[in-house]
Formats: sequence, C-alpha cells, structure tokens
Amino acid sequence: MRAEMTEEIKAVARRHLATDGANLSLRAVARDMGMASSAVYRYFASRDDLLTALIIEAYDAVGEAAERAAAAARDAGFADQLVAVGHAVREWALAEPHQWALIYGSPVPGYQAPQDTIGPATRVIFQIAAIVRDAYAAGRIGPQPEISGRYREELAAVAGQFGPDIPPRLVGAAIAAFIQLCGAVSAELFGQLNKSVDEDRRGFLEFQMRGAAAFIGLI
Amino acid sequence: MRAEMTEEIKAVARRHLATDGANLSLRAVARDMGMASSAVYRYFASRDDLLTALIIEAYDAVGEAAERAAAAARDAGFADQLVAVGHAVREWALAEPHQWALIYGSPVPGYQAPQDTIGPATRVIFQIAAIVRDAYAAGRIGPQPEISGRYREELAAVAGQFGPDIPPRLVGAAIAAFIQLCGAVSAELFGQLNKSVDEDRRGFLEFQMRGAAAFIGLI
DNA sequence: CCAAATGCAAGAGCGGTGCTCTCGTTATGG
DNA sequence: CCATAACGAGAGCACCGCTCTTGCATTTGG
Repeated sequence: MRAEMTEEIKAVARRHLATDGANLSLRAVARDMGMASSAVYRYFASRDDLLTALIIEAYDAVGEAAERAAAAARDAGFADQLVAVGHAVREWALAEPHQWALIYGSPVPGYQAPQDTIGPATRVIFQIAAIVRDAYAAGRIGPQPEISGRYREELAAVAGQFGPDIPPRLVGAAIAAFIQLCGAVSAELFGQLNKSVDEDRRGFLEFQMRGAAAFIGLI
Repeated sequence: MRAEMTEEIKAVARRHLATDGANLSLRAVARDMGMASSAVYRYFASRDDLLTALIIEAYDAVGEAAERAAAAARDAGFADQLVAVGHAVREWALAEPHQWALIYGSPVPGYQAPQDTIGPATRVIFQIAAIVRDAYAAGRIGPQPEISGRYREELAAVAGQFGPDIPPRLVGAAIAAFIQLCGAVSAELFGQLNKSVDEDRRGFLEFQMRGAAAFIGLI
C-alpha cells in the first residue's frame, strides 16, 4: 500500500505538471490528495526526489513511444523508421509538453540528476542507433566520408556499445540525428519557431528527420 | 539616473543568474543592492519584467557573438563561416550557461514572451541565413533536391525575408542548421551528452556544423 | 520663497513555497 | 499483550513575489 500511495502521489503530481506547469508544488499535490504537505515526505524525501521519479517515468514514456513507432515501421525502409521515431517522439512531446521540458529542457536549478535517470534517458538515442545499426548490417547505408581527430576516437570508443565494427562516423551521425530531433521538438515547444514555422510543423519535423537520414547515408 | 539604477539592477540580477541559477530571486537582488525588495518594483513592474530585460540582453549578446564570428571569418569559406558561428555561439553559451537556458531552455512557467523579445531572438538565425544567402549568391551551393508539400509553401513565404529568389529548400536547410546548433549546445549544457560525449565536445559541435553545412550544400 | 506635487525607498503584510520537528494514532510483529 | 515502527497532522521556520501605506527628499509651480 506504500507503493500504491507513492504511485498516486506521482499521478497527482503528473496531473499538476500537465496543468500548472513546471513549478510543481508539493503542497498543492498534498492538498489535492487531502493530506498535509508533511505527509508527502513519508514517501518522497524531497521535491527533487519526486521530480526524479517523474523524470524517470517521462524518459521511459518517450522511450517506449519511440520503440513502439520503430517496431510498427519495421517493414518500411530504414529512413522511414527514423522518420516514424521522430514523429512519435514529437507527438509524445506535444501531448506532454511539461514532461518534455522536464527531461530535455533546462535542468531544474540545484537539481542533480541521480544515476537512476541515465538508463531510461538513453532509450530514444539507443532506438535511433539500433535503426542505424540494422541499416548498416543490411548494407543500406551509402559510402560516407570518414572523420578524423579526437572526436573520431571518442566516437570509436562509444561505438562498441551499439554493435561490433560500426564505423565511428555512423555513431556520430546517429547522435546528430538524435540532436536534430531533440532540437527540433524543443524549438517547437519552447517557442523558437514562432513567427517562423507556424503552419506545417509536422512537415518541419519530417524535413529535419529526412535531413538526418540523408546525413547518416540511409538509402 | 533612473536608467543607471535599472542598469545596476540588471547587472546584479545577471550576476545572481550566473551563480545561483535560474530561480532568480528579486529579494536577493534587492538585498545585494542594500535596498528593500519593494524598491526594485520602482524599476521593474514584476519579476517577469526583469527576466524579459535579461532575456533581451542575452539574445543580443549571443547574436552579437555570432555576428562578430561571422565577420571575422568573412575571408574563409562559407562552410567555415558557419562553423565559426557555431563555435562562437557554443562558447558564449559555455560562458553564460544560465543565460542560454533562459533563452533556449524551457520557458519560465507562466511567463509569456512579449513582442520586444522576437527582434533580438532572430539575430543568430538571421546570421546563419545571411551566410547561406551569400553563398547562394556566390554560386557556392551545390544542386540540392527540392522539397514539396505544405512545408515548402511555408518556407517559400518565409524566404522573402532573407532575400529575393532564395529556394525554399535553402531556407529550410538554414533553419535546420540553426536547430542543429541550438540542439547541440543545449544537449551539451543540459547534460544530454553525459556518458556519451565527454572528451571532445568542441569536436562534437564542429561535426554537427559540418553536417549542417553539407546538408545546406555548401561547397 | 513657500507650498504643492512628484519620485523614491522602506516597512509591514498577505498568501504562497520547501522543509523540519513534534506529537498523537494506528498497525504490526515478537 | 505490548513495544516498535510507520503514518498523518499540525505548527513553525525561512524564504519567495507582490501590494499597500507611510515618510522623506526633491523638484516644480505659483
């Protein structure tokens, strides 16, 4: 029943987050549950702890959305898989803008992300990397110029996480695609696109993802 | 002397922003200036108004950094100009992370950006667009596939702001470069790159900008 | 030259916040 | 059966944004 209680607190907090915005008030959550604010501290040591729980859930939610989209587009081309992931992530973000801001926006002041968050945080980028890896294994990636320098070495070190014998440049391109996706969604949500792209924002996102696919070399 | 006072308040607020973080406290600013918190309201109608002033200054600062970098790289190739702008923006963001978060991070809850901010907000993207426009005028952009659909029409409508007879796809590519830059810098600052790109983050940014230049078609 | 008007700063106060501490109550397990 | 632990409530602390009133200074106008 303790787990039940923490789950209910998280649910109310998520609702508060969706309506009121980022400044989640622990007292307001407690009021909504008809209990004293001090009682919430039996379940979460601090407001930051509650935020951490919500952050992990948000990472998992967007990661699952990306994975489901990729699975649904498995029969399509690899570029289309990437675009599908992009649309899924964007649509999740549009549905839960404050959760998106929580994980991809400016970090909450004084908040230090604990270790628990880095696992769920990698689900989206791993999904993109998986598409790239599968495309590479299927020989569906055109020849690309290699890169050099220190960044190449770093990418080579990371490449092992994604699969054997992945060219470092591909890892860099996968990261670039993820950055492009995050940047595009954040720009749309945070108002950077106002007065610039107002009509076809879905088309805007698709354009970004097609560009990312081209940069990866997906054919 | 009133202008002098508002300037000093902004300076102290900027310092507080740099040290304490995003949750700028009007009372703390007033304490630092040795005056009552209510006195600050003689100069700024609300905390949001003070934030707006800081936001405009931040947009101007990063915009000026981008313009200076572009001017300094005028003799280099167009791709190098783009990369120079990227490095300048990144370095400004590294020096003023909280100001970056203020303008490109999650919007402050309940804060509505007034009209005054949209002018300064466009300086960086305009600088990127200017590079693309000049490169196009100089014939230094390779042939690129056109796009179609509703997003093309929207880009065509925006293209007029940048110059006559600019292909819509080029405008889209310029916006994509800006998105890539913002996404990369935000990812670095907001911790998205931790455990993934830790060594050569400057090389990471350069890789993104080179990719953006390639997508634009700069030769 | 004096009075009126204006600008400024201070203080008190309101409702809100995160968080801590203490104190009853309840339930559980030896 | 009773000790122990978990729990909820309440008071309280220091802080926040913001408003209102008051007093002081300066400046302006007659």
